[in-house]
Amino acid sequence: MEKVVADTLKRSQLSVTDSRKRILEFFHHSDGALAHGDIEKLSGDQFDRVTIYRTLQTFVEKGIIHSIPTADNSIRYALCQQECEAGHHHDNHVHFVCDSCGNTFCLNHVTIPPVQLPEGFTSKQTDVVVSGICKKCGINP
Amino acid sequence: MEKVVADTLKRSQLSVTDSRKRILEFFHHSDGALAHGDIEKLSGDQFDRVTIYRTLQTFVEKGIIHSIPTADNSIRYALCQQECEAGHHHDNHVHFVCDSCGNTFCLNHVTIPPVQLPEGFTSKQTDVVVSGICKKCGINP
DNA sequence: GTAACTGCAAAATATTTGCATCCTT
DNA sequence: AAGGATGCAAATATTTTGCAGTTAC
Repeated sequence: MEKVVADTLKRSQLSVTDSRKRILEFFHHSDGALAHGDIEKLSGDQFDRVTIYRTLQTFVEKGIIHSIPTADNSIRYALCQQECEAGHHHDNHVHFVCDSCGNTFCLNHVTIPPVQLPEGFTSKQTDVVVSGICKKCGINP
Repeated sequence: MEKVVADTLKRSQLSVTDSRKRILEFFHHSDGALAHGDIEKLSGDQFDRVTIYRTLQTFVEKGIIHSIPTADNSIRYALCQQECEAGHHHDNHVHFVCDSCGNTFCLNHVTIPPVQLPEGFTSKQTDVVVSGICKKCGINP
């Protein structure tokens, strides 16, 4: 894991620092998406709030993570698939937000159905966010 | 217009006040979704920041407007269709965010395609946000 | 050694809450 | 008249910025 994480950072031409490694590991270990606050808790105040902001921003710019649209104001992030280049994120999977446990997941194997836009509109990216009850909460409500 | 707006408020059992009427009119006159900041600008500081927060929150609770998920942290709101009941918002149209002008539109006539979820997941609502270039910006870039 | 990254302090912004006053019903 | 809504002040929370010290390469 240590190595995978370091490689990802190197591939994006980022210095391999402690906080970046730790934060990236959180994403690898998490089964869902993470918000800024989640990372703060996970880190146990090991590094500065500001470092988390800057690290997340850097990761998004480099295409390592992507932000997930949510109807409430919480911004959540999840790992990108391999194909994302810096600044050109193409995310074609569905996001699922569980109303019960609040977790957000990337459903990597559910592809986005095509959307028929009105005349004159051009589509660059389509985000689909499904909310409901996730597998875990369906079993233990 | 005056009357339509007042009726909407009455139907939701809300007192018909000045700020509520004004804010609701903004939504009727706008061709896109509005963020808190947009309303502040439109009102020309006529009413308090706090009133806008509270009014928007009330409108969402009553099902008059709905919030639109966005990948950045800006929360935008748009008018609901008639069928929305308080607390039980069912929004089955596509949202479009223009990368050029930044406007957000409800594409009321584009229906959401069905999404095939993995075993064990239950869907309650599906939001689709398409980003790209809108009709207006496609003509005058 | 140098450029990049982090932590701290502080500023700028955004959001929430309590309470007194005013307005709608 | 009574209950709800607004405005103001202030408390909280969130995000950004500048700069000095530290670390990766």
